[in-house]
Amino acid sequence: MNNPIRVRFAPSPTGPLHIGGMRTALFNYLFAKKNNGTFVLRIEDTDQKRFVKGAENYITDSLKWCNIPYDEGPGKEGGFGPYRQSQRKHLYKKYVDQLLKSNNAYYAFDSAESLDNERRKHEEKGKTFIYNWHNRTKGRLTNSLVLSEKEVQDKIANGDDYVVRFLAPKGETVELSDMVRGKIRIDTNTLDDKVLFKSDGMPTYHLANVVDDYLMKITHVIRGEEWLPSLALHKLLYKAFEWGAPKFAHLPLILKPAGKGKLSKRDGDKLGFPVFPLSWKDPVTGDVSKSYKEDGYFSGAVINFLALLGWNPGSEQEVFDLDSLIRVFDLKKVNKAGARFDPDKTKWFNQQYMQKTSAKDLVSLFINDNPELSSIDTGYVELVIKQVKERATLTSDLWGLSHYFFVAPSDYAEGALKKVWKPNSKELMTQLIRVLETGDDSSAKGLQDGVKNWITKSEVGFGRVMMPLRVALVGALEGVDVFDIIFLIGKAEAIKRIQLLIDSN
RNA sequence: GGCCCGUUCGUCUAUCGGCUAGGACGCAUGGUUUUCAUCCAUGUAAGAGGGGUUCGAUUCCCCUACGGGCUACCA
Repeated sequence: MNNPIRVRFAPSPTGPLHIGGMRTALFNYLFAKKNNGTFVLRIEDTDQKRFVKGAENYITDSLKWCNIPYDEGPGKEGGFGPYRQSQRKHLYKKYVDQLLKSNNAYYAFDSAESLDNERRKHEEKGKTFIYNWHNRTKGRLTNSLVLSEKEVQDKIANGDDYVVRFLAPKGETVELSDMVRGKIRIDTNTLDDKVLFKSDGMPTYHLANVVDDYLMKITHVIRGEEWLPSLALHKLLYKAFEWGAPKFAHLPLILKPAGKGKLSKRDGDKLGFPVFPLSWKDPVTGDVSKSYKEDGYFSGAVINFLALLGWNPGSEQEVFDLDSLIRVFDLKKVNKAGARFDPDKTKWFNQQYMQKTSAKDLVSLFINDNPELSSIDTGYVELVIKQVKERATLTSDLWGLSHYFFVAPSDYAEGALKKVWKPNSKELMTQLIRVLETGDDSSAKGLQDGVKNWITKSEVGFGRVMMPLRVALVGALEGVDVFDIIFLIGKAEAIKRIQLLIDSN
C-alpha cells in the first residue's frame, strides 16, 4: 500500500467535547478502520485566549470511553508529531514566508480597532466590510500591498504588530469537490483575505490546519459542515503551496431536538438530556454538566445512535456494535441535511444494549454505582439483575427496579396502600404468613403453588391477597413476580415484611 | 445583508424515473403480565410550493419559500 489512508480528528481544547464532536471523531475512526488506515488526534490549540485547562484530557478520556482510540496523537508518537499545534509553533513561520515570497500572502498592519471601525462604517451604509480585492489597496488599509518595502521593513523592525493575510485571487472560479456534497463552485471575488498568521506569532486555524494536514500526510479530511465555507480558502492554500490536497468530506450538522440551530453545549442542561459523553466541571464557574456515562448509558449505545445520525447502513438494521459499524461504514451513505438530535431514540438504543448485556456483565457496573452492595454475594446480585434488567433502560435504573431485593420497604406508596388495604386484609395477611411458613419454598413455583392452592380453597380472591402481599414486599404496586421476589429474598424475610405491614396498619 | 449548503411521516431515515412511498423512535389502541414495566399486535403520520424535462417524476433542471452554516488576529 503506497498511499495508506490517514485521517485526523482535530478538536480545539476550549472546553468539553459534545456529542457533535464525538460524531465527527467517530466517522473519522470508522473510515480509518474500514480502510486499514490511521486515525490521528491533533490538538488545535492555536488560540491561547480560549484555551481551557483540562479540556485536552477530557477529549482523550471521552475517546477512550467511547472505545475509539487514536493511533497517533499526544502521548502516542507515530513519526508525525508533535500533535499539539502549540508545540508546532516553530514550524509554521517557514510556510508563511514561503507564501509571502510567492506573493500569495502579504503583511497587514491594521489594528483590530481600525478594522472594527471599517466594519461599523460599512454597516451604517448597509454594506459589509470584506478585507479583499475590493479595498485592500484603496488606501484605508495599511498593508504591504500599499506600503513600500522599506516602510514595511521599518514597521516590522520597529516592533509594530502585524498579521499575514492570504491574497485571495481575483476573478477566478475554484472548483471544489466534496465526498458527500459533490461539486461546488466558488467565485474567488467573494472570498476575503483571511488572516493566516496572527500578531501573537501563532498561525490561525486555516494555516495550521493545511500545513499540518500536509505534514502529517492526511489523505481525507472529514469534518463538520461548519467548515464548508472555508474549503475554498483551504483549496487555494494547497494550490499556493503547490501541494496535492487531501479529499474532503463535510458532515451534516447535528441540530437541537427542538427549536432552531445546531446543537450546542448548553442545550443539555436546558432541555434535560446529556450532550457530553463524560461529566465536566467548568473550571471557572464550577458548574457540573451531566453526561451519558454518569446518567447510565452504555458508550456503545451512544456511539450506535451517533453513527445513525447523518448516516445509514442502507439496510433496516439499526443496532450495531463498533466492529459491525466499521464493517458496513461508507462515506457515500452520509446524508447532506442536518439531523435533529433525538434523546428518546438514544434511550431506546440504550435499552437495546441493556438487553444484550448479560446479567453477569452488569454486576460489577451495578455494584460500582451502588457501593453499599459490595458486601453482598455477587451471585445473588446477578440473580436479581437477571430478574429486573428487562425492565431497565439505563444502568442507573437498576437500583430503582431492584432495591426491594436488598432492603425492606421503609414506607408504602400512599395510593397503593389505600387501593389495596381492605378491612379483612390484616386477617388475610396473617393467614398468608401461616401458609408460607408451612409451604414449599424450594422454588418460586413451589411458593406459588402453595399460595394459590390456599387462595383457591379458601375462596378469598386473588387480588385481595396478591396486592397487599406485593405492597408488603415491594412497598408499591410494581416490580417483578411476587413469588420470584419471595424465593430470592427468602421466606423468612418475606414473612418479616408481611408482619411489618400488618403491624403498621 | 453577502456567500455557501440543504429540504420524504413530529423525529432519524429507505427509495439507483415506474409506489399501495418502506423501516425505526415517539404517540394511540388492544393483548400478555391477577401489579407495574417488558413483550407482542394494530393504528397514526410524509417527498415545501410553482414551473419545466419525460409516456411517467419524491427521484433530473430552474425559480420561490423555508431551514442551516459561515461572514473574527475563534476553531
